[in-house]
Amino acid sequence: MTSRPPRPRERGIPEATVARLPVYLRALQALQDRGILTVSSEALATAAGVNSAKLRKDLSHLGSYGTRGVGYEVEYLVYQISRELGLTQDWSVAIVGIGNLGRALANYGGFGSRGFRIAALLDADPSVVGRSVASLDVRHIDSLEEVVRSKGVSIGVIATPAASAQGVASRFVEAGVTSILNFAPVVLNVPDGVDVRKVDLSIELQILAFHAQRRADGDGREARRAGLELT
Amino acid sequence: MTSRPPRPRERGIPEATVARLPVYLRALQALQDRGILTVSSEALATAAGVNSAKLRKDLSHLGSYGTRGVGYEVEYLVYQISRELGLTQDWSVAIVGIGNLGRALANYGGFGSRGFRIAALLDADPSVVGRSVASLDVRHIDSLEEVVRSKGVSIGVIATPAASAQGVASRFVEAGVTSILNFAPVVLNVPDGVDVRKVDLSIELQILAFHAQRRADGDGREARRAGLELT
DNA sequence: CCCACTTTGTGCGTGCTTTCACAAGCACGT
DNA sequence: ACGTGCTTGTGAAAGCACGCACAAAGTGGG
Repeated sequence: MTSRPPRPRERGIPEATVARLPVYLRALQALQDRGILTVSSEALATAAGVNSAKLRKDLSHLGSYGTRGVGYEVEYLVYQISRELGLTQDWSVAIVGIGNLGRALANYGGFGSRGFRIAALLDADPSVVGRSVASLDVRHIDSLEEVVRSKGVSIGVIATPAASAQGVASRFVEAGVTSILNFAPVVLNVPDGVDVRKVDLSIELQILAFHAQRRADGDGREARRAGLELT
Repeated sequence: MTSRPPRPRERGIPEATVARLPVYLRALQALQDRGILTVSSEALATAAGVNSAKLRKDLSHLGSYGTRGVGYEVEYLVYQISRELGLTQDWSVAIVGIGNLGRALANYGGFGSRGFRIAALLDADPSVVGRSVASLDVRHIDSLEEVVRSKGVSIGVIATPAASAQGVASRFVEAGVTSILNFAPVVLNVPDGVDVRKVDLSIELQILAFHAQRRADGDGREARRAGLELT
């Protein structure tokens, strides 16, 4: 219980920081497109929608890439963040489930420029298989294992209906894929060592609804509460 | 459970808890569909993919809705969470940007059953305007203000290209919408009091890439590091 | 009625995140 | 060479979140 050294003191970068690095990266690339060479933590923080102290602490986890009195060199920082995120190498992605969402993902331009190469599109529906989407032929789900092997797929994206998601996930895992991005509204069951991230469209809406309701409640209740409750 | 005890329900549910309530809700509804009437925190936690102590603590923020020695009544809990999230009332949603993603959202069945009604689809592209998507006519973006007013839209969803997103957001805000779900890869600038949530497809991929790289690095570097570095 | 058993609700220690506030570092003008 | 003005990098403090472990509360059998 007391001795837990097997925890290989990870590469020190906090999870919360990792989640923000892509945001910084995007803001930096926007600056780069505008020909800006140098940026202060204050300006970059504003562009990324965060507090400047947080930004500086986040960047400090990568090393000291700023110049006091000046700021950060945009190009250099872009490179450092890209490298840290692993975007300087190529990632081969397979998308399963070529419905509207799958097509949206396949056509999303932001991937190619960031080290992600869409290697294959897979679907179970015979009326979709064989069609061409985003310059790729949609292949039948049965060839998943073969595709993973031959294309060296390292990231699997699941955009299927909920009922099929677990099956697809298991096949990905079986085929050796250890990173999965899941858009289906189910909790996937995978062995240790497999990294699953979930994006859920309706959960976000529900969170919005919660806050909206709370705002509405407060507005209407403030006056009444003042008169009826003592706190 | 026979009578209605006074709920000591406070305002002040932690944000982390709010984010998980929709997950619990979904798991509960799955149980309900299977005809299960009662569930323990342990079983529900497993279904939702969380720790049971965390689940109990989360639920305790809503009040005491469980029975010791037994568990939680599924139907009652569904109702309580729904109410807390504001899903017992109707939310009118407008989606702007009817590309693949917009269509995926419009066709996503999970909304209607959870208090969200898609009231309008809007786009700027003349070749899309007028077409019918998910039993709704796509209207021109110019009618945004009119639609928000006449349909009582309270939640705006932005699924446009990045370049158009800020403009749409501003128009939503101007029209009185205070909840926005943004799928465009930009940081939106909105006044205080407006709640923006962001879903970013490529950020999630980048986070996956980071972890994948770290796993790969560690595997190959462990031995070398022991010999070459002192830390 | 009592006892054995189950499961909730929560106090508490621990570790992660955020924010503040400021010394240290660098550029530039004089 | 030196002072002035900015901006970074980081201790330290405060705030959250997580999960353990257990008392309290309920069920059911005898």
